[in-house]
Amino acid sequence: MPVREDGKETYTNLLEAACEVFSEKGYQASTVAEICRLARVNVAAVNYYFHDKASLYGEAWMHAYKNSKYPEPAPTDSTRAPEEQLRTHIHFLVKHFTEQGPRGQFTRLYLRELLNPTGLIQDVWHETVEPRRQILHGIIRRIVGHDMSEEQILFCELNVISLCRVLLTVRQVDLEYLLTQPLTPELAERFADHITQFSLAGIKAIGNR
Amino acid sequence: MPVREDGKETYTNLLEAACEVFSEKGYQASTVAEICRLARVNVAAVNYYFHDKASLYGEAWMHAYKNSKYPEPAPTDSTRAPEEQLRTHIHFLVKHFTEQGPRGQFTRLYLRELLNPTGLIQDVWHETVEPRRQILHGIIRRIVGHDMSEEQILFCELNVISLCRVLLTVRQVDLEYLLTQPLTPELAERFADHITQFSLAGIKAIGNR
Amino acid sequence: MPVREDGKETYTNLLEAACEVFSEKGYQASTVAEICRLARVNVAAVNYYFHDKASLYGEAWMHAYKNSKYPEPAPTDSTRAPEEQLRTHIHFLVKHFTEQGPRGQFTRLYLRELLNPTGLIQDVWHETVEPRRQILHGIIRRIVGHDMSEEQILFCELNVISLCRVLLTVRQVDLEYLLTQPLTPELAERFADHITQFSLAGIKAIGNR
Amino acid sequence: MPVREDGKETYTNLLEAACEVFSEKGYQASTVAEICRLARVNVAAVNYYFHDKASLYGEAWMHAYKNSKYPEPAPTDSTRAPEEQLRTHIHFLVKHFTEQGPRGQFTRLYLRELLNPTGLIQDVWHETVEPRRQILHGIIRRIVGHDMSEEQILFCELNVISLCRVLLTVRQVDLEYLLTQPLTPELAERFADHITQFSLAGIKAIGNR
DNA sequence: TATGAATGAGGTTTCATTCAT
DNA sequence: GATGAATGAAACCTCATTCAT
Repeated sequence: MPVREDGKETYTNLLEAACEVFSEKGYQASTVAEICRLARVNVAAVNYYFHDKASLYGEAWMHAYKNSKYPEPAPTDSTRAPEEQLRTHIHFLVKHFTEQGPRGQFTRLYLRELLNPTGLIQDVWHETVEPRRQILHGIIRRIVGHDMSEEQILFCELNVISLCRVLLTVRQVDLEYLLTQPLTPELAERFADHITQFSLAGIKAIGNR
Repeated sequence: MPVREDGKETYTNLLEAACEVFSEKGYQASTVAEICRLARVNVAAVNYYFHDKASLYGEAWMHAYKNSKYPEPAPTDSTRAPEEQLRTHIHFLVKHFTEQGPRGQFTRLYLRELLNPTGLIQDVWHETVEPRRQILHGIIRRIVGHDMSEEQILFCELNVISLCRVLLTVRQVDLEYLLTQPLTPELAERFADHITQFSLAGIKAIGNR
Repeated sequence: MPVREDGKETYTNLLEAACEVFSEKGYQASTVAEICRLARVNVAAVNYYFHDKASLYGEAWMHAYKNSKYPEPAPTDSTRAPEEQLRTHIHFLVKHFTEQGPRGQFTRLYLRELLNPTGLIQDVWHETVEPRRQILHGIIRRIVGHDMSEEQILFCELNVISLCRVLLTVRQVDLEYLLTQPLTPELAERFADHITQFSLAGIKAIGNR
Repeated sequence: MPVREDGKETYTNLLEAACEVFSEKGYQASTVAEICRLARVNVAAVNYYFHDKASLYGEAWMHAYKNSKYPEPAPTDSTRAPEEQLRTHIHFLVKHFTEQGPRGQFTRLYLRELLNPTGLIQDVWHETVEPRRQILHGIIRRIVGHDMSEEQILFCELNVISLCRVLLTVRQVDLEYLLTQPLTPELAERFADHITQFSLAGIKAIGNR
């Protein structure tokens, strides 16, 4: 029986529990009950603070986003070569993905939303995701050159994201048929290197045709 | 109103309906009731023939696999250049993905399982997926050369599959923030070309380091 | 723990319980749980047979209607004086209203729907209620004469129905402030007489102006 | 955003919001939350000032009653013919019913309580409703004559009220099967005229038998 | 005096599963 | 062999109420 908190403990607990559960299981597979159990809070609290599950998801998304302190780590520093920027961008994503806490949570929520779009965060998509995409878009644009079609750029973006996303799958269940070893930080690091090279070459190839 | 079938019709109907529904919606979002409705069969039949939903999924997977006649279309024809083989392999996957009928179903089930592993088909994974992987594995191996580590080959495999998988996401919902146009066969074709080039360059880059 | 029925016992029980509860409490105040309790049936049975509460209401309405054997008791026998017909019509309504079983249930559902329209039975309204109204309409039309406006006829109809409806209010709660005595059949009878005279004079007055 | 009120503002706001919401939706369909939202007051205030929803209803009833300044507008002016008084009474009721503000609220609460008695205002019924009834009672008594039984008078009263009540039903939902036009003031006026004639004739008929 | 926070009870609906024939 | 009937568990949501300050 949880004690009655004085401040906004319940609100915060709920939000953090939601981030945790949603980022681990996805929207559909998560239950309000589980989130509340983790938050040590009554189920009705969801209604009290967030009206319903869908809104809780949206708020959790924003909460994770705000705490993820995203913009700084991968700025478009135009003095650096775009190849180097791509590398930073990918490593940033991969590193954060495996992280505990809000930064990892947002990255997982983000990749998950791209995997299985819920359509519930359309209104904050622009605010939260578009910046990421713009950075990546800029990097790719600089690599492929200015006379490449937008469609090809989009495909490249999707590819890069998609490659990072592999982590989600790998991590999700202990799938002996995919990867025989657990996802250690070292493995993630090697994987990030791999993706970087792979993507870079891929993008360049698209640029050269 | 179809006449009551005798013999194994019920069993087969159920299996085919399961393939259809599971491949369209994924395991979680599919309901036994919907499958049975499509199969024009009583819900109890699932339990009778397959014990439960999870087993039905496994059987449906096998059923789709058997009918997909996969191996032939993309054999490892060692007389052709591996680059050409990769191209064929990717186009094969993309083309089948959008196809009606069992071939498309298995491809969709396959990509879906890679997206959101259910962990329910571990026992048949080897039998069904390994052949595909071996082909792709061989192709990649021939491109990167024989002194490349297995891990790098695996990463490449995951990458290629992952790129094809993008289709699932794109197709799933009509998300204005992902793709502004519907997934026409022509778009899919362009996408397959894109992936081919991208992957090929990516793999080669891995091979050259 | 209810035994598993062989026939359509559950379906019928549910329907009859729904008629009973809905006709006594109205749609909103009735709960699925209570209906199922009365029917000695699991709550999920509502979904199994009727999909949801609203549909159950519609089906209950039709069930009560069909069993109410309405059309015969108050036919438009054009050989009788309309005054006499009005009397029959009103007594019919009042008598049925206080009756146990489906006939009374439908009358109560009917008056209740006129009191507090749910909007859930629009599609069967024509089939079930329109005949009643047509009869009453015809009777009133014959009393007021043919050059009276439709609006006035409608008002008269509403008035007559409304007078009968008083019963619902009176019966609903034991309102010492409305009626000091319980609603016995004798009182109902006297009330029906009263309404008949009242209405008849009212209608005639409208006709004469 | 209004400034926080001090003193009895909260209490009054709550009461007025309650009048508004209860008179529009009825007791059951109204929620404490909605009332408090309208009053810009915390939900706990209901409990604090009124103990519970039921008591709030009772207090709201009294509040609306006090502000309705009912008795004066339709006094038993014995110098006028009772027929004329009945006409005034009915028009008064109908007119107030469609009125914004406390007068309309009480009339709506009143007719609503007669439609769907909650049984919650038994203790104030005498104080609030009895005066209205006494006036109407007196009017009817003067029309029917002094040797008519009380029961018949009561029936007549119920009838007149009941006829006025039709408005509530008509107003509630836009039911094409009841009335094809919206309840404009003009229609209400015509309806009041209709009821007056109808009732008057009805009452006289009762008196003459 | 007043309220922000929180909850418990109960509502409807969904769905995989099972019973009995 | 097959199914119609029925259910239990659990999901999400609502809402009047109460706790602690």
